[in-house]
Amino acid sequence: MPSAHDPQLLKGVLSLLLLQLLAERESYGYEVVQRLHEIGLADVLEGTVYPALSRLEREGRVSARLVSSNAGPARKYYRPTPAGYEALSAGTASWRSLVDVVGSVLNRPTPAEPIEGA
Amino acid sequence: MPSAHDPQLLKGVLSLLLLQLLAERESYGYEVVQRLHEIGLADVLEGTVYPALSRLEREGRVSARLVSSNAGPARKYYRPTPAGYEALSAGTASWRSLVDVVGSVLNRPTPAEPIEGA
DNA sequence: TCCAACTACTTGACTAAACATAGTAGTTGG
DNA sequence: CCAACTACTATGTTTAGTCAAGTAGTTGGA
Repeated sequence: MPSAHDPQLLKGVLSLLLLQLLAERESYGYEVVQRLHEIGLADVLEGTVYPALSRLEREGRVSARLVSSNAGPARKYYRPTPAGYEALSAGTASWRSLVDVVGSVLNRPTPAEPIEGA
Repeated sequence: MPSAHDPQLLKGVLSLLLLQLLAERESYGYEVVQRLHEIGLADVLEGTVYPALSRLEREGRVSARLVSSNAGPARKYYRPTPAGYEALSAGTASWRSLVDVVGSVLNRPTPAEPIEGA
């Protein structure tokens, strides 16, 4: 089970995922965390997602509106701004180019690996 | 030209790339920077690579030896330790699983994109 | 001879972003 | 009335890439 991921690998990608999820459907923090868990990112914490959303709002990439809920405190619904959509497509492109580069390197054979059991 | 990358996206992946490059061939910092540039990571700086190599050494994932050069100051050659090889294969696996997850999300269509020119 | 350019590594301050934990509040149900 | 769930906020820590400066060794030209 490949659950426990390297936190560092998530850096930069998370904001991209958030923009994509919000582009698919307007959503609020608590729900976004659940959607990330469903996707396979089971150990992404609220303490990571809420600050990331605030950051995106501060940067003008998402806009927020408060909606009172009948099942708890008010929810803060986010959706991407035009700048957010631009950031999403630009970020997706640079993510894909990084994946290409890294993949091409990691797929190369490593000659003469040491004897592990020695 | 996909040069200027998001620095955050490199986090965590760089040490993986270094381990892979050193597994392919024993190398020293200055040369590793050049190899990264050839690969397509043109804007990875010396100030990023040298600390990363020191970190890997401190963590016991690479070992170093000084070799005097006839064309400049002594070079510090690095190569992975057994722990480094383990970190390389474990890291490669979690990288691939992240790529799968992120790719599957980013490839989903985003219905009703806003009018950009409005 | 000297100094500019290239090679090669080190160090320290700065910044971004994920993690961890605690705290505040509203709602529901026993 | 309080425990559990929902939902957001705030704060501090850690990791790691960036930037800038500095130290040295070598080579080659003015």
